[in-house]
Amino acid sequence: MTDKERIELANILFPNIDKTRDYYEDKYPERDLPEGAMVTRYGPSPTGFVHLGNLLSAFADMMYAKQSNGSFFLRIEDTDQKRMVDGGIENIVSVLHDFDILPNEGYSFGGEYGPYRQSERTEIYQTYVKDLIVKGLAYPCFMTEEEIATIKEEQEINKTKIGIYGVYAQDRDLSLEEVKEHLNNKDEYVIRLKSPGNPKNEIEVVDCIKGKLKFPEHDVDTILLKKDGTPTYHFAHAIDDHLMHTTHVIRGDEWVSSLPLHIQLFEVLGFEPVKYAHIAPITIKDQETGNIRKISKRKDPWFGVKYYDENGIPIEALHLYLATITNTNFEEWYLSNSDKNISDFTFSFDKQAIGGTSFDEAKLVNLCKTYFSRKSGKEVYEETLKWAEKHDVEYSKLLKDNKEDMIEFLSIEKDGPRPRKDISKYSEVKEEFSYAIDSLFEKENYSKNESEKDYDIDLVLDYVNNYLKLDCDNETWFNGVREFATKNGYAASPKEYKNNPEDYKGHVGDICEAIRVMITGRLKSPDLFSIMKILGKDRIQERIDLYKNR
RNA sequence: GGCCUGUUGGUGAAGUGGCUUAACACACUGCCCUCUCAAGGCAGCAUUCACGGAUUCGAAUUCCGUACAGGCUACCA
Repeated sequence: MTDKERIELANILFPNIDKTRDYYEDKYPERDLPEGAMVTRYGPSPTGFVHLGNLLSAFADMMYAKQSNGSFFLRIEDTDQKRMVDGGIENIVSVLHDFDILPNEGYSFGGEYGPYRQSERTEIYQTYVKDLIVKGLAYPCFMTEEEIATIKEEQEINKTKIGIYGVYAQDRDLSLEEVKEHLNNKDEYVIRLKSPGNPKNEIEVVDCIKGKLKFPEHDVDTILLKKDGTPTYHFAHAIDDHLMHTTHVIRGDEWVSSLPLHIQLFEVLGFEPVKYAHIAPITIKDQETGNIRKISKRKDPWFGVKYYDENGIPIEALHLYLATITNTNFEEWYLSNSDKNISDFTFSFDKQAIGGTSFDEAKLVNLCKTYFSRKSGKEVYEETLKWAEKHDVEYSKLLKDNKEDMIEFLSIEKDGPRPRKDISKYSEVKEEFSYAIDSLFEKENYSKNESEKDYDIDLVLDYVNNYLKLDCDNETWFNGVREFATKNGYAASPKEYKNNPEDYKGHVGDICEAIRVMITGRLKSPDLFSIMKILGKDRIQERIDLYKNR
């Protein structure tokens, strides 16, 4: 076809496209951002389903953009209406809010580079395709599904690469007359790229995470526009990320094999190439087969994002976990900087794992414990209350009624360099601190007491009534208990008792145990003295009564 | 079938030719501290980096082959 014929063809194919490339290039100018700023994007399809892997890449998008004073936007990739699920897009947006992974730009977040929904950008894609046709870099292809299927079969038998390329690209060089004839017959067509690649050439691509990657040059005449006029993912990616001035495409690993195509698309379109960072998928070792597999919705509760909310895993703790996956050196840094948080850390692509990352539940739990240990009693109280209001209304009322007490209990052994690490989820607070609220304690009482022993109530009463002092420090208090123990024939320390067990009835620890069981209903608890101090003498006596009448 | 990627303890992993008798963290086990627990301290937990070969004075690190795993090979993204 001559230049003139191609212009005619472009106008026949896209009579309604009256804008030019330049129009859009001017409309979406270079961003005014500081040197080194990264522009990233999260591009979900509208199925509405968000899983941990999606969250991980969105998290990375957000962190890299934030730390470089760039921009992170949300783009809805809804070029395929079949994937559309009712309420899907709203769900994506609300999940992003719930997980505090918020774009600063994009669909429902505003911004200058929209529309941020691909189904509203058809005109833009078609403008660029029209230009490609004028330049002879794309062409309408009228091949039917049957024809393509036949070719595929043949290729399978011949064990050659599958696809429409080279000799198989039958409509590559149709004359204008032939195209017109097809059009007159109302034959359906797609627009294909006239791929300039030669697979004998090797191209090298540098991935920010994976490093140097080598591929044969791409030579398949990939579909740019489907027969309904909407773009394929590949084409939309090239156009959008160019026009939206994305600097770094951070996406799942499954896209690396499309890299030669994407690079070629940018070249053909005359766009400045973007940088790619391909994230390894989150995997799990299957208990049954022992094989590594992707996390599955059905088998792994961790897959779905609802899990975290329902079980009371703090969002920030999940962020912590995502951060440890994102950069392998994050965890060590976080553990050795107890006064810092995620935003103080600088993420970098070369500290990102190349292979698949296996989901480690124990690690998440541990991270949660560390998270809680670094929060003050008041903070833990407030967050737990918020969670309970959503998931355990009854408990949330109790929390409100016992605010002061609760905060004090949650603050026990929180100061100092080694804060307690006993809670990993909001949902554990109720059980872990069941003795903190009188009404709860009265109800549950001693049902959870694992001890078979029958404690000497009179001895404890004697101690509480005649010896217990609460207006002193821990050491003074414990010396008092020791004294009391000695007076009653108990050893002052477990060691003494161990050396001469026949000389004593028991040791201080036994007395503490008796008190502990009576006032907390359990064998294990945080610092006894702190608990008694918060409870006060009257409530201690009430609980001993309760124990007596159990 | 073709193309691409990965493979270091129970787990996440550090490691980019000699400083590695393979870091660190989680888990587990034991001991210590201690009124219980949590925390903390100490110690143990891969004689070896999927396997085979090559290069080299020297390889977990480079190259080739094999196995295994994952991805792509759609008018899905």
